[in-house]
Amino acid sequence: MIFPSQGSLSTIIGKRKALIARGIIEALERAKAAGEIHYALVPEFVVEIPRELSHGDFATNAAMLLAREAKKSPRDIAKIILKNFPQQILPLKEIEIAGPGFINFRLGDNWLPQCFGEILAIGENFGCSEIGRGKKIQVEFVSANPTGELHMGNARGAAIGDTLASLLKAAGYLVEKEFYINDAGNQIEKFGFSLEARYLQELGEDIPFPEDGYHGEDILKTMKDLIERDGDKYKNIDSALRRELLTQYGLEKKLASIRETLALFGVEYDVWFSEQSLHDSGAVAQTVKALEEKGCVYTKEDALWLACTGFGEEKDEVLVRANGVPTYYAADIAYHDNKFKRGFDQVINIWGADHHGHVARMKGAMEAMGYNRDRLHVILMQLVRLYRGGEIFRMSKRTGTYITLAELIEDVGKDAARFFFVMRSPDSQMDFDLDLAVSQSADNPVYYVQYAHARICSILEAAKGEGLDIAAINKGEIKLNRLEHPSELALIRKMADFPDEIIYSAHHYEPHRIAAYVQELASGFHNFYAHCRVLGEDKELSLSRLALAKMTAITLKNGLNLMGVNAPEKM
RNA sequence: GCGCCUGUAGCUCAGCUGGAUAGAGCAACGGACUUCUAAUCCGUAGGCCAGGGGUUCGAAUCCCUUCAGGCGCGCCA
Repeated sequence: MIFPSQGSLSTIIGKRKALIARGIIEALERAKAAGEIHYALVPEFVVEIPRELSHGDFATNAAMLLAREAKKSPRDIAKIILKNFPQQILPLKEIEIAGPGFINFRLGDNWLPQCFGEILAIGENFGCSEIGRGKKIQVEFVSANPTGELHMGNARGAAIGDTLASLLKAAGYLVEKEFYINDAGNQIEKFGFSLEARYLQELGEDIPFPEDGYHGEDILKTMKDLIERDGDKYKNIDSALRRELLTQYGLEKKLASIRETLALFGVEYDVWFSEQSLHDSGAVAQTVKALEEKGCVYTKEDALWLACTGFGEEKDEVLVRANGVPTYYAADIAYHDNKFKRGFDQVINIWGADHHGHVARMKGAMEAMGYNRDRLHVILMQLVRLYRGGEIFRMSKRTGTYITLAELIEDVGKDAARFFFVMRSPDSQMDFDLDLAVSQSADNPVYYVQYAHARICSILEAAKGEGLDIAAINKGEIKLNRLEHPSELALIRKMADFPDEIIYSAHHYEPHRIAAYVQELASGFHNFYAHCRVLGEDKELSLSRLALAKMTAITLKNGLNLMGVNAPEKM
């Protein structure tokens, strides 16, 4: 019995936790058989690394959780566990009962250097695991309307989604990243009218711009480009045809621009999926028909409704409007049906908080379609609020005043921007101070982490002239027990936790944890650097420390890369 | 009115599957470069975890409630 919080059997820390957990369970079973304690089932206790060093290497709360059922004090139960604990299960130096009933385990003195040996043997791929082997997960994110530029909300989604996908991949899942192109529906119509108005205005016609159109400068620029290329060849044709041609051109341009900007942001997709294709292929109609056949729909006021209330939702929703046009909702159901038909075990969507009303509807619709609603998971990000000059800077597509992702990348840089977005939990509303981001970007924690990496690279470079047998590191022929300084041991401990950290972050869909992790690891290294000189007279020690530094660099790099952040060798 | 998110140090935020003395960065203050990058390190100070009630051995964490902020509640997407 291994609980999720105990990590993976296959990881360095995870397997030690698992051994201790097994020992505790054995001890309890043994005590139960001997009549020393009474309980039905072993509770879901945790084995964790205590924050406080004096609390040992690992600690468990098992005794406290059993107290009520076993009708004994936690400390008495701890005594019983301790007495029956199979000591041969792993090399222990000490077990003690502490506080209200914690059991603290202290492993042999050299366990951390041993961990380091195991890490060293893994090398470049350190951090990856096979937990998710055989499971297919799709992460869909950004999916911005192709009618304008990417804004801060899209940027946050891009950073979170891309990092989450990387984490899942590192945990062994088969991952596909997807961008859903909303190239159908009302906003495309509006897009067409906006393009047409700008086009004709630019050609000297005095016509009004649609009030609810897209006022952005980019629309005008797109049309100027078209005029430069094709002149006024669309001026004197049928309006509907003109809008169709202009829309087609505009969509292509916008998508290309979105794709390019995301690439600059380090985001590459596996699939770009068109909403229009669902209409063209008849998939939307088929989905509506399928729901009809399942008896989940009814007609009211000439519209076709999905009886969502039957699936625990607040109210029913329209699938097909009275005018016969299917809603976005109907298309989205068809889209998600398509996702599951592609064989994904789990589908993750990253949406802005303003879409939260859509979450329950979609899950309900999935249930109506016969899928387990939990196979769809939606991460809602709270909105990004921009500050400039100490005031809230409103993003508005209507007025065209917004900061684009492209501008952000130019001002702040990809690395800092991505780190900044990933750092925050999606749940927290984010205040993005543009002045601060631009003027004081050196304060961004990303540089702290990158600096640690660059420092190590500098040491590795310097080591070349020291006559050290660097090849011995790769062969695992270094003296592990020379690593004994508290800062060295703390660094190893932090590093050893990396694979479990990835698994945890992946399983809980919490990419921000990895940002915190790399900061802590960098801190561990800087502390080690301040206390221990790597290159020195003692060649054996130098080599051991060099190996530690090198492995730290690999871990930092792997961690940063998960976030799409570079690990520079020089700064 | 109903629903979702948030409220933790001066500021920005972690911690929330209940655990030991609530953490980090920035800002403040005091120290550390003749040596592998000082974009660093070490130390000090800073908290009724929004308020109130409950659950229990134990609550920042779970439940109820009040207050404050954000976002939703379309035959928009």
